[in-house]
Amino acid sequence: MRELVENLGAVEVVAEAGDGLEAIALCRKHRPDLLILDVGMPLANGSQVFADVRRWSPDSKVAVFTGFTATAMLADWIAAGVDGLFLKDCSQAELTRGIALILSGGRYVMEAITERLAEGSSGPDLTDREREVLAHIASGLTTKQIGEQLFISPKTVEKHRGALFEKFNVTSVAALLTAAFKAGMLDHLLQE
Amino acid sequence: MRELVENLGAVEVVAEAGDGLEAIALCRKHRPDLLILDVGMPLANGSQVFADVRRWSPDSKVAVFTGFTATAMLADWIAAGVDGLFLKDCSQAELTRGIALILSGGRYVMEAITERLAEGSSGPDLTDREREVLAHIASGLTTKQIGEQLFISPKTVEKHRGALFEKFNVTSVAALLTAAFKAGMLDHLLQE
DNA sequence: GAATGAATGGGGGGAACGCCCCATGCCCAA
DNA sequence: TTGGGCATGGGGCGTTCCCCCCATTCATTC
Repeated sequence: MRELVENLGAVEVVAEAGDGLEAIALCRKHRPDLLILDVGMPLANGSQVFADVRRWSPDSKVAVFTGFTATAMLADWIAAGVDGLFLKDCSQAELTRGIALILSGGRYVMEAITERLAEGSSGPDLTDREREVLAHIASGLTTKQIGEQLFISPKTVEKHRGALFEKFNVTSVAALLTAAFKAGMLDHLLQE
Repeated sequence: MRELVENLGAVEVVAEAGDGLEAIALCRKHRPDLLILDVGMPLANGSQVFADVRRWSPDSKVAVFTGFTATAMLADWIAAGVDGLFLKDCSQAELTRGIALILSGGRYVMEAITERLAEGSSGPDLTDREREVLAHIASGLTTKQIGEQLFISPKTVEKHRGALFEKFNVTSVAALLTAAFKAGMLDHLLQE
């Protein structure tokens, strides 16, 4: 992504952060016209960093780079109000066009993203907690272990898992995972 | 796929089968120069149909169309000795080129397939039975149900599942499925 | 204030899993 | 002949699942 940014031309890189917390701190200090947020870097807790950046540097535009292609996650970014949204395999040309539009006051969502969103998420709407539990299930943790990770009771994990079963119309973890992968809700796990 | 084939030009369609068994029968009758085998159609039991076609019409070239992108399955087709291998999203131009090469005595594997195989299968080698059990696990069946489907004991299903756990270095069905999806071994379930 | 959704957490129990042990037969290569 | 891989199948047992029942609090909306 660095190469893509460096090849933008009329853009001066004023700072580069190693993690999300550093990104927030550097934004407060420099108040850049544009923050390019790679949500794959450490401590870049999704829209939390974005919310903090919005608070401390409200005039900074924020363009998000993500590897996650799950439609639910992409829709969340747009709903959060980011100024730009790109996938990591974005072409130089499209990035250049998009950044120019963002800097001139507009918003730009990568074409592949709008297409994917237009196809619609084939998966059901999930609550934040359900999404979290699903991710942990997919990582292979037991209900007990998920409870420990999320600081909730295994009973609560069971309740969320049951809700996932209902929403996906399945009755087992195996069927749930297959349905979730099918719906593109776990695409981030398919990437390196 | 029919449209792709019809647009090939200098090719006469002598018969069209509705399933794998019919394809074998029609090959025996017509002994065509080329059979285009859509392994997605009914009773097209993978390389079994191919093996039968080879037996009954050895001079017929066989080009396989598949939606399955798992590298292990693609490698199996090539190892089986098919004359051509294409994915269902093959372009007209590439298909035309490939078929011409096949008819002139050569072999053609779609470029996207060779690229994918060059990347290497990130998954472990599985036996035929393991692959079958994995597919059934992914479809959400219980061990008992899988045994019923495959006409084997649930204990044997457990044994195969345990072997899958070892090969993927996991200890649960959830982790197994995620690893298998990641390795592209269940890609066929991600397609419509 | 009431209703609803989300998140939380408990008991209970039958079913299923996951892994240990035990074992056989077939096929093929050394 | 031996050994290994594959496929097969059993007992036993602790753990986990899955689903039923019960329940609370908080925030939001009407």
